[in-house]
Amino acid sequence: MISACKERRVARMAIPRQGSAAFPNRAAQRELKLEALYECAASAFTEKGFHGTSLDDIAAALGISKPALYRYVPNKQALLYRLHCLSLDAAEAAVTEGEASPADGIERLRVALHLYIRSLTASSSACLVLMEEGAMTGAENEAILARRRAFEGRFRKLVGDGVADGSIVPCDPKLAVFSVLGAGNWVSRWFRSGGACSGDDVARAMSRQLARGLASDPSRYPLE
Amino acid sequence: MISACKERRVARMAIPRQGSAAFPNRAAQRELKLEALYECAASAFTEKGFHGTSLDDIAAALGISKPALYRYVPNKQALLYRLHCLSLDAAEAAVTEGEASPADGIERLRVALHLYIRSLTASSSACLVLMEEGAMTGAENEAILARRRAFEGRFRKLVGDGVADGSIVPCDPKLAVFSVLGAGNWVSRWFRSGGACSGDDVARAMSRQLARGLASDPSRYPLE
DNA sequence: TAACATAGTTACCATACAGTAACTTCGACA
DNA sequence: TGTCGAAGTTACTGTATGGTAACTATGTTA
Repeated sequence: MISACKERRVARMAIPRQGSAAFPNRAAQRELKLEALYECAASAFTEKGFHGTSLDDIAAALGISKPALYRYVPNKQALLYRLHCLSLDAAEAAVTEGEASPADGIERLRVALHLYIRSLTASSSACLVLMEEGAMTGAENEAILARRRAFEGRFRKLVGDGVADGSIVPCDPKLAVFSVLGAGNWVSRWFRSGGACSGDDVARAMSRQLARGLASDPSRYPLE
Repeated sequence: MISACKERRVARMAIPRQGSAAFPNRAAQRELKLEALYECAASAFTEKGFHGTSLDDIAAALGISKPALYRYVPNKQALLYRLHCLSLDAAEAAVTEGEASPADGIERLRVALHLYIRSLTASSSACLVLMEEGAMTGAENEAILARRRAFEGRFRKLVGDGVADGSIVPCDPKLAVFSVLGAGNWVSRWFRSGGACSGDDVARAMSRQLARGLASDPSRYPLE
């Protein structure tokens, strides 16, 4: 029986059948269990590190035995890779939406940052950004690193745009982006849903504060 | 023979004797080797994670065999604990100096941040802040967590002081500190000495940018 | 130079863990 | 109800690794 990390049970029979029709909803069940597995693995990796987390740990948290995991994932490395991909999907979606925002550079940057930070608070799977990157090897590692570099490059471009249109004070885009993304990435280290602040509260406050640090006109971003 | 990580050799005979007197400088040699060991272990842990780094790895990097390590460190856990302590020593020294600065809140905060970031760029051992905290257990873990909490508390106090004296815009000190320290901590993830920016350059630029985000009068902190 | 402590070595043990093989249980459908 | 594939289990293997035992080499001091 496979069940979710926290409380949500995803047991064999516990999942409501799709409609009442006798239909092959096994695929849907499988999907739900996969999600539970990813969420569980991601939070374990984030908490104890990739090498510090055994497949037995993950299996136990899900309420199944280790070999059962291998019905969902080919091996531990591939699991990590998949999680990194999910994480990057969310990150890229955030920056894409920021880029599309009809505003000047600083505001597009702030929107991207806001959405990025919110995505980090939304799901353990999205937090893998800060996992030991060295845990991955070979071509998959290269692929992840390349995507992350591209992601950062798009943020740098937003900063460059802002400097060009005068909404951001002249600065080194590389350092500026390391700062704001670093602050954002760190969120996954301390944020726990259910605390005093919602993920959206955090994303709002932090993106404003960080934008303020770069804006030519900081008064656009009062903190309270 | 024990040697340093990068190039610096700290071999049995390679260390210049203290003066020419035939004196027991073994203690000094031991000290040097310990430093090399800490530096090496810290960078390995930072790069590959605590569990991802074997004692054989560290020993090989130092040019000795694994059992030789046990002449310097009682066990792997204790090594990690020691590194965390060194890291916190540097961090606390930074905030202490910031607090002592004769200026208003925002400037004291900026100074503390500057020194903190510079300490992170100065030594691998100082970068352990962001290591998997879950790798430590029991009382030692509690001790480290308590020190880190106290460290963050002192930064919050600096923010509170700044709000009180009007140099910092009203804000949630908790979030504000998570932001600036997060940005700072992230430095150890990407900074490599010998690159385009010196540690001091990075610390200067980032501390200004981050202070700017909180200052009531951001024009005090132009970025270039 | 003899003796001793320090630094280091090789060989080894016990355990943890990623991954596999072979078997069982369950649910969907004819 | 009988059959088949999917989901899951127990039992196992090989390797990596933290840590120890026993031994060797070396520099310092009496």
